[in-house]
Amino acid sequence: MVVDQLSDAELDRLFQAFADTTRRDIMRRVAVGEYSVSGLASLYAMSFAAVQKHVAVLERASLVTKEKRGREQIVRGNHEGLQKARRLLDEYEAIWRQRAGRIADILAEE
Amino acid sequence: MVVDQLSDAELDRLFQAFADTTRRDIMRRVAVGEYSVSGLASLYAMSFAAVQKHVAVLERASLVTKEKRGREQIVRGNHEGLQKARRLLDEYEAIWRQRAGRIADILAEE
DNA sequence: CTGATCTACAACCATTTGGTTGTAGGATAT
DNA sequence: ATATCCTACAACCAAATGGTTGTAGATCAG
Repeated sequence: MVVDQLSDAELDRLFQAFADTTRRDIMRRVAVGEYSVSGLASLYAMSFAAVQKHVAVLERASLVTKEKRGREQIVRGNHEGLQKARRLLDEYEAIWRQRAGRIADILAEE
Repeated sequence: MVVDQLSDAELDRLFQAFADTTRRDIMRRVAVGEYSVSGLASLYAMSFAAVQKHVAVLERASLVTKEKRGREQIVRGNHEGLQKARRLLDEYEAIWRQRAGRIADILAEE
């Protein structure tokens, strides 16, 4: 059963967000601890604005949320987003296994 | 334990490949049955060349293989590629649960 | 042999992407 | 009050993306 239906555009954004090394690294970081945008920016050899854009991409993909705290913006991982991506790949995996099962049946018939 | 190490570039290609509705649809199709490139092309409202490019993207991402049969090129899903993507998301999931565990520990201490 | 089919690939185009610098505004510390 | 820090956002640029059309090489059917 499909629990929640994601639109094509949402899935596009989700996987697009994962398709960049810096963004995957940010995901790993914010899964473990709390980071401000500038805190994240200090970790990479690129401008603050570039990191800011990466965070924005993750945010639009619902993989991350931002919360203002004083003058900082705290970035937090959003578990739901990650689960949605995982669920889709699980679906594909299931389709695959289903076929593998059918092939086994066909071989058994012969 | 990490079974096989994927380079950043490989992961970029993997997720990039999933970040398109047409390509995800192709993946679903070839997971179930056999399709030639032109067979796939007939399914979508775009040129043959466009579909050919999509298949090429999937191929470079190791999500699909092509095999020449007569004048046709048969496209087949590659289970390994799919598993690699899934495995990465599982890793993230694990990192997440680990943190959830730590938080539970911290709460238990208080 | 001829014609139709399937594929590959180049050239082109508009849009998006990933990066930059620069400007401006709100929050903090001294 | 002033200087500093963090953020937002615009403008710009080069490269990649997703699409097109056109050309040409194999393979198959009649």
